[in-house]
Amino acid sequence: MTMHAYRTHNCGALRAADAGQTVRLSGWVHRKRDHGGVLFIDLRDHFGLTQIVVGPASPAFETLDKARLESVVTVTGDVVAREGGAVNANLPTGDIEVRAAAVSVQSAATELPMPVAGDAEYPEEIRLKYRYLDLRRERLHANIMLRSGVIASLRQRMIGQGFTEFQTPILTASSPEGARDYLVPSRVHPGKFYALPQAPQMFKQLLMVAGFDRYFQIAPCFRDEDARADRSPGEFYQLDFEMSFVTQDDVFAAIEPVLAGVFEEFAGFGGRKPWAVTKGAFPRIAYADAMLKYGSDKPDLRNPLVIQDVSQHFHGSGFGLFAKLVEAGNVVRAIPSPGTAEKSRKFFDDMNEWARSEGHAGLGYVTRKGGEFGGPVAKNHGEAGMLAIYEQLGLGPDDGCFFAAGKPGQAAKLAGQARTRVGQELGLIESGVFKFCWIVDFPMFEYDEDAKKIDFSHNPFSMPQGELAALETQDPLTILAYQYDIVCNGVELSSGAIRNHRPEIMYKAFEIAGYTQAQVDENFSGMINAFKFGAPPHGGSAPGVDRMVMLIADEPNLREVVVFPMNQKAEDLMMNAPASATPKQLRELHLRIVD
RNA sequence: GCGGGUGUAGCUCAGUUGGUUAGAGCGCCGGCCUGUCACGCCGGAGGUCGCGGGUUCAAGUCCCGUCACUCGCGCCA
Repeated sequence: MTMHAYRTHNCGALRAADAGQTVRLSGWVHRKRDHGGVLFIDLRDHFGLTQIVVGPASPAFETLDKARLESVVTVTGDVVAREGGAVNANLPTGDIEVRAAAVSVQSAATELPMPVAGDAEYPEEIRLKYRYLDLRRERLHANIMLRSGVIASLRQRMIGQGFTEFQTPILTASSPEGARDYLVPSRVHPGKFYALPQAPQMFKQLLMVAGFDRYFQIAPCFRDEDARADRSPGEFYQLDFEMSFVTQDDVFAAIEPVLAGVFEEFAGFGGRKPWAVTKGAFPRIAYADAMLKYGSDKPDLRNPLVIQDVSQHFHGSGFGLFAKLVEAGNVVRAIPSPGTAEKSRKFFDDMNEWARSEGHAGLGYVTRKGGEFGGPVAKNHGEAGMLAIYEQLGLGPDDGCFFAAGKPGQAAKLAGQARTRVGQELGLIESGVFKFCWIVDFPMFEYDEDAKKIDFSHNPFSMPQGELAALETQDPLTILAYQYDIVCNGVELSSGAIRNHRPEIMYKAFEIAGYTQAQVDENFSGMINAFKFGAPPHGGSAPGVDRMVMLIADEPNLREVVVFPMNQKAEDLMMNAPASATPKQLRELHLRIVD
């Protein structure tokens, strides 16, 4: 009987019952422990670690002794049961070891720029340049496997919900999202460019017009915008989906079990105690409520603190600053700071300092200990007034409170940031849980202060609530859209909408935002035309795959869940992209580099 | 484009008020070791203190500029 050239088992397979077999394993030299007379090697592959042991009498000794870490070797030998203290309970293969009788080096490794064994931190630059080494390491390897599992699960669940997967073009025209496009010059058409899709928005809507009923795609999206920790530069993936003949409720009902199901499936990732996932229908929070209660359109519901408006308390207040502000039409928002009786004055002053460093005018505060109020706001506003505020907030004798004052938008933003910070400082953020919610009822339009005109606040292709009648009769700034976001633990996973599939409503909506029918026809002729030949009411959304995996893996940065990520400046340090083009390429593309 | 943080050995970091020859752990190289599993022990190599300028008798340390990385703002479904 001849043996397989490389392996009879993988490095995670052998157990006590295999003792006595002659086996062949291939993998990377993970660690070496050299005892002079006896050499131990942890041999690693995708599946696990197996201890190889070799003594000086073995012909394999010298080769293994010389092999550098991360060299790839093939070892042939007998499986031997480990006795007593030699058993390693931390390793699935820890009951056995393989006595190497023969070894061959498949690929010798040179000195490494970063180690694979261990979990030491390494600089981003080195990790990205030697991504294939970083990917061998346990944590990243597991994250990437998780990503693959999440995507497979999403596909299966979407198909189970009656969705069909389609591929849409990568070389296409600019779509109506507002980001900068990546342009690809055309060789055949001098001076003309393709755009990489920011999202397959138009295509998926056209698939609904084409009658396919339910579309999805693990869709690559390209946006030439600067990166964030939770926003990859250049490219990212969305679970893009769209459904025909649906209301907003139908969209929610279709996607909630998919997301909750995937999060539940991987809730115990990495051997942790499984995280709890929102049960049943996700809570729905109106945009206006979210801005008031959480100061954000992506609230982290793990934080129990809720902001309240306390403006009316400060009309004619002895605290002149707030009195003047509210009388000028501004607002005061209160952020509870429960159980801070024993916190030093410094805690409150530091919060105020932080607010200033974030570019706000400041963060007011009230301290309270044993029912006694403290701080400048309380002193001037008076005890009776403070008691009224505390009654509204439901705060007790040992609870403090912060105040954010200003224009509604600014105050909400500051209050939201303060809510997050207070929650973190006081350790109030619940751990080990995924809390989903929908943000609904986004405004259709907003007033653009810079352009001094009304503009779409989000996607112009959303259906306004009240449809044509609302556009014709309502104050545009009060019109809501069937537009919604999915949020999990303060991370915006996606936005979506019931689309506006009726040309006359679209023309009217664009007219309000200052565009003529001719301009709409010129810019969006493909979709408008399609809607003139019978379009089903439809809607959908597009949850970000990278962000889902990041949440499930509990990683703070997208680079930990993307197999070959770019750095913050949208460079691929391993492939050296972007790179210069040759003069020949430029000539063919009719391009000249100007600066 | 703007702001914060970081930058000392291959890596992680220490380095006091500005003061002698800049240190430790890991890694690397050499030696020893027959039961380790983050093996252990001994020895060694390895430094433009990111770069440039300035202040000073003296700068890793203070000042100015600049670069790199990173986090955030702007931007961004």
